[in-house]
Amino acid sequence: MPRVTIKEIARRCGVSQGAVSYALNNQPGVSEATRARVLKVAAEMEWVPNRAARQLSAARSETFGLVLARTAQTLIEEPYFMGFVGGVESVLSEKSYALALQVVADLDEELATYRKWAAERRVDGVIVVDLRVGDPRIPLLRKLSLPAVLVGDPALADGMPCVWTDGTAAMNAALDHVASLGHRDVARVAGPPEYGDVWIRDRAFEVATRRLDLTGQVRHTDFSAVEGVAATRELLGNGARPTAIIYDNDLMAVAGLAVVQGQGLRTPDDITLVAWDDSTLCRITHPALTAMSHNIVGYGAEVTHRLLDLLNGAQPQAHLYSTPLLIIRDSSGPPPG
Amino acid sequence: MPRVTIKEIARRCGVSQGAVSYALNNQPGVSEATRARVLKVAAEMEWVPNRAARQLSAARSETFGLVLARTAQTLIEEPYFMGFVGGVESVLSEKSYALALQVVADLDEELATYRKWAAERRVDGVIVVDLRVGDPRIPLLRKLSLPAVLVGDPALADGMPCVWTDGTAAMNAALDHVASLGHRDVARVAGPPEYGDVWIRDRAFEVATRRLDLTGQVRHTDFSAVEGVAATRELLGNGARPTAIIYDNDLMAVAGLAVVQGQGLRTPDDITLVAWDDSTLCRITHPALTAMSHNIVGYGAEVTHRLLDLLNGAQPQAHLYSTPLLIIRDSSGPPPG
DNA sequence: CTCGTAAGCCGAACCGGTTAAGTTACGACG
DNA sequence: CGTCGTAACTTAACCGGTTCGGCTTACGAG
Repeated sequence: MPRVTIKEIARRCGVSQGAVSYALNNQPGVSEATRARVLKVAAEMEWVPNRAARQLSAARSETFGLVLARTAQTLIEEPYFMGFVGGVESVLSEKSYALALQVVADLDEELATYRKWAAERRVDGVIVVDLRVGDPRIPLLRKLSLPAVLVGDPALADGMPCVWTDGTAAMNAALDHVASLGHRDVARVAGPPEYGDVWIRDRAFEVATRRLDLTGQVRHTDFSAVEGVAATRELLGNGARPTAIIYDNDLMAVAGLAVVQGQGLRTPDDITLVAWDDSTLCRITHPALTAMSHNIVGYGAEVTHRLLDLLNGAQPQAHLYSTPLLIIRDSSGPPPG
Repeated sequence: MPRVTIKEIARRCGVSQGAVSYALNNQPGVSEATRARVLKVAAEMEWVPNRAARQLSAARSETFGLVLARTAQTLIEEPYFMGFVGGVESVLSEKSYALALQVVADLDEELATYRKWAAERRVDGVIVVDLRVGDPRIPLLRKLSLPAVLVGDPALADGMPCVWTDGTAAMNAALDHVASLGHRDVARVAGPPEYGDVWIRDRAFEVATRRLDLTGQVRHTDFSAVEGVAATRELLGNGARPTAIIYDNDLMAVAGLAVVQGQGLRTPDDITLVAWDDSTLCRITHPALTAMSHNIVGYGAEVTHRLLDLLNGAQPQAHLYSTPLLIIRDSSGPPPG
């Protein structure tokens, strides 16, 4: 089967290649009659634009880039990413944009990927996740003039366009909840402190515990189940055992629940557990976990829309997507005694 | 910063564009001295090939396609996919191939995607997952002459190149395990019967229960936690309550465990549970779940290697990746009484 | 009737590579 | 010493679109 090109359509319609191009791209320069004829013939012949050719001449790739600097293990464990990618995809596919997804080991490789993409003209723009404190990607993207939308708090985005959720408000809501149940000793099992979101929540935790006059302690982890288990063990064996633990993701919360149960403790009778990043995981445990819920799929979609807007000339700005909602389930209750 | 092209390198080296192309692609037609000089200059100027141009002239896109016909919800819930994608990526990125990932709603959209990709010359080959019984994608891919590697049993691949794991052997191992513990009444909470893997396991379950002289019953689901819960409830409320349940993925097994615990039953004392598709999920529940483990990341990598081989002219063939291994944990034990 | 203008279309350059075919220079061989 | 073969390049066509300058033609104003 011979591939259908614009040249062939031009021949059949008895017009020039250029005219066909104008007609197909809805641009002025051809009469409505001609346009209609061209469109009809193109449809009949099942013409599909050749991406490479278009990209080469128009200097647009119609592709967005997304780099995930996480281990394969983390990607598997955390439902977060696949949901986010799904959301991005849902928007892109309807605009018939493509997604270049790259999984790399660390931040340096991520930087190298941006360099390469910029040089290759591989992508029209990128979505940047896992924003850090003093993120080195920001100056690089500026230097490369690679359009980007960051996923994270404006306080970390240094004026670049970003989409964020209000982590501070969320932390306040979580602590208000446990405080109102009567808890005085609260622990936080956090992710790595270099992650922007974690940093924001660390600060919010500190401020809110002081405001509510609670005793707060923090354990930093790498977000993995293993370290979630270790942190929970430490907290339970601790002299100053907390009566409530707030985890920084759902995986560690589920892992923590298993530790609690393994030690013969009951939730929420003996200890209250709260998860972040709500997912099915939190719903299917027994008891079901109280969790801070965001709509990850929607988040991915929102970010993608912002990037499209940006390429269409919109002003770069910070955009608040939504504030996470605390879903109260069975793992939180009054402290013992 | 002006983009560096082959033309510019040619000018600096005082040779023609064509010679530079030969040199850079390690092809005969230039002396070693010239080649070295060209490579040196190219490196100095930080030349990166323009993908679109290369693709247009060489008629290779250096991109593989992967379509996932699942709901966003499933993708989030099942760790399987992200792991598989990670494995694919790990191979592609070192060959500097790209991955075109498309998430669609159903099989028809998946077929449409292949048609589009073939017309656009968007991908050099595709990886096909979730093989069905009498899969309509097989004839389409043949018709489009789109190179493909199927993920699934040769019995379903109709002679197309495929990579598979031995589901029958795995099911035998699982049933041997529960039978040797003394169980006589075994249930299987399966995925949708149109999925090839499920079909294979359904048959294996039937044959093995007969061989071991067990009473077997099967409930089909859509792989979701919700239906896993429903199926488990049904089985527990059943007159012929089984003493062991084998689930078709990890998610449903975890959900099933919650149901069991919610009804005040104990695992494995009252009922034995076995999961498929081992993941962190199975390890962090309490008790930890006995599970059929595969290396999903490695599986993705293997499939990708086969597709690369295929494009390099290898004979299409079925390739057994590995047989899943039963990891015995705390959720399986002798039946009560 | 003439001229200006603009819509509609053509031809060709261009994007940045790949590659078939043609050209030289040089060494081997009869 | 003429001929032939081959290594090392050059030239130019080509991939399939986009885009821009310029050529026709029709039409309205003066």
